[in-house]
Amino acid sequence: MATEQPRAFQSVWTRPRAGREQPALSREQIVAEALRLLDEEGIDALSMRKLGGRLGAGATSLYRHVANKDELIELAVDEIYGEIEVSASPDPANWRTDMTRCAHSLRATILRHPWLASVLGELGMSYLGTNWMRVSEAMLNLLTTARFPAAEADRALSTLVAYVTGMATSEAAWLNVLARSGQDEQTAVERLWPAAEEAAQDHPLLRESYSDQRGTDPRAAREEGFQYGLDRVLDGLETRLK
Amino acid sequence: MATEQPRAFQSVWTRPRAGREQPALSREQIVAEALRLLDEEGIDALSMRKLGGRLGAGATSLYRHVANKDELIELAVDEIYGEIEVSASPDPANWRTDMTRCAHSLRATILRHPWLASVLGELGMSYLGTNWMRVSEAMLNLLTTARFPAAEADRALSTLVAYVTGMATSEAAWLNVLARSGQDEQTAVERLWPAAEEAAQDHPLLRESYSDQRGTDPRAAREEGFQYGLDRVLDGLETRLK
DNA sequence: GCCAGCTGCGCACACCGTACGCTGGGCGCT
DNA sequence: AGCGCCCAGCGTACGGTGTGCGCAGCTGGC
Repeated sequence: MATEQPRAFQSVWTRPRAGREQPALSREQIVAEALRLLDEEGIDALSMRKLGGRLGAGATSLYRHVANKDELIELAVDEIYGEIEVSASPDPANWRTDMTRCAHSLRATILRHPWLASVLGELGMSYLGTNWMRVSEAMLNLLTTARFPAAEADRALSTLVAYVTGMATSEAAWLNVLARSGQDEQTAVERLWPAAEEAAQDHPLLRESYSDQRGTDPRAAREEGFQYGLDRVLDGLETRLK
Repeated sequence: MATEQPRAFQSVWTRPRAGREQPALSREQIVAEALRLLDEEGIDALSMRKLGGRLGAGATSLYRHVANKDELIELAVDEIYGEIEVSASPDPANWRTDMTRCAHSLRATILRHPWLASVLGELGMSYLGTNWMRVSEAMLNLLTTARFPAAEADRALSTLVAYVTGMATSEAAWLNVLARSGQDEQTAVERLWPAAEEAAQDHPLLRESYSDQRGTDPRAAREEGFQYGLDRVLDGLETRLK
């Protein structure tokens, strides 16, 4: 801090305090603040400078704790995976409801942090993150105790995960669009309507499907659509049981 | 090309030719070149300057034909969707094989252009692109002629699409990692092995699943895994038929 | 022959990720 | 007690990025 600006009246009050006034700067702190920034303003707003600023630090200070921006994001993502709940009920016969709850938890987590959608495709799944491994192991356990053929449990798992992430990703992308436009979901749908109708002009089935959904609560429709697909996937998996 | 340096000796030979020597610059041309660049070097390599350079034009010239980079990407994505084949066999009873072929075509398209994965999450699905609409309509047609309950066909469609994109996205992300590291898939897996094994130390089921896959051809395993999940999803959908 | 309109371009701005080398405080050793 | 090392944090700088703006020159219509 010894560098001198043309600052006029340097005094005890303007001069930075000696010593580390904050508990310094830690990887956990950085990731936590990054998450706050991401949740508030989305993926585009995350820059090393802004993040450093929020922590009362310079941009390049962060590099002492994190190799680069990509690694920071990887850490943030796995931190989020920590929010996913996988609870196994005592009776393995309840595997369907367990899996259902788990799938909803995964979806809800993604929708709570829609910026995830933008990075999942560049990251795969950061398969080796500790929190994700915890989730996979728990779900794998759920499936095997439900007497899923041992060699199949992992494939069943990735089937379900693919469905949930695929669905939630496209929902999250839509939420991102909403957030950027600042509109309410209901009114955004209404505004998109004419464009959609025109685009679907030569496609009778699509047009009918659209007009059937007109007026329904879009959020509820998303939820119901998710549940429908989830039920189908679980139906499909169930055929392999026993 | 016609671009001018700080020229010393202006002459007929250095002076830009009169008239448009190229068919100028069109949106189609721009999108086509963008696709070439994306396929060759991935999403990070796509910059307006580089793209302009490849077309013998300045970066900002592109903005005459495209509103901004995001719109350009949207166009590129829908262009890619044009590669998806949806063929309906004459007999509606074959809906499963039709859907299977279609799902494989979608997956193959994504894997042929792995940069798609990075972008799908920010785009949703660019639902209104003409090519995507063509694909949806065709698949919807396939499902309804297979006697799917009319109100359900669209939900069935999005279930299947969610599964396929979810699966293919995570595969594509892996392919992106591979491409960046320049390694062969087989050797990359082998190199990742120790890290994976250590990360899975406290997770017996994961560890077993890993070691079961050791030595198998990873590419074939991906294909088989995809087919497995696809069969399950179709099983699940089939329960709703009739 | 002239004029309008449009295309492409150069420049500029604000911002990005991050390599590098300095500084100054805290800690452990002598 | 004194010294020296280590290392967190910072300032600066470099080579990029997307894109707004206003100019120049060609082209087609009169």
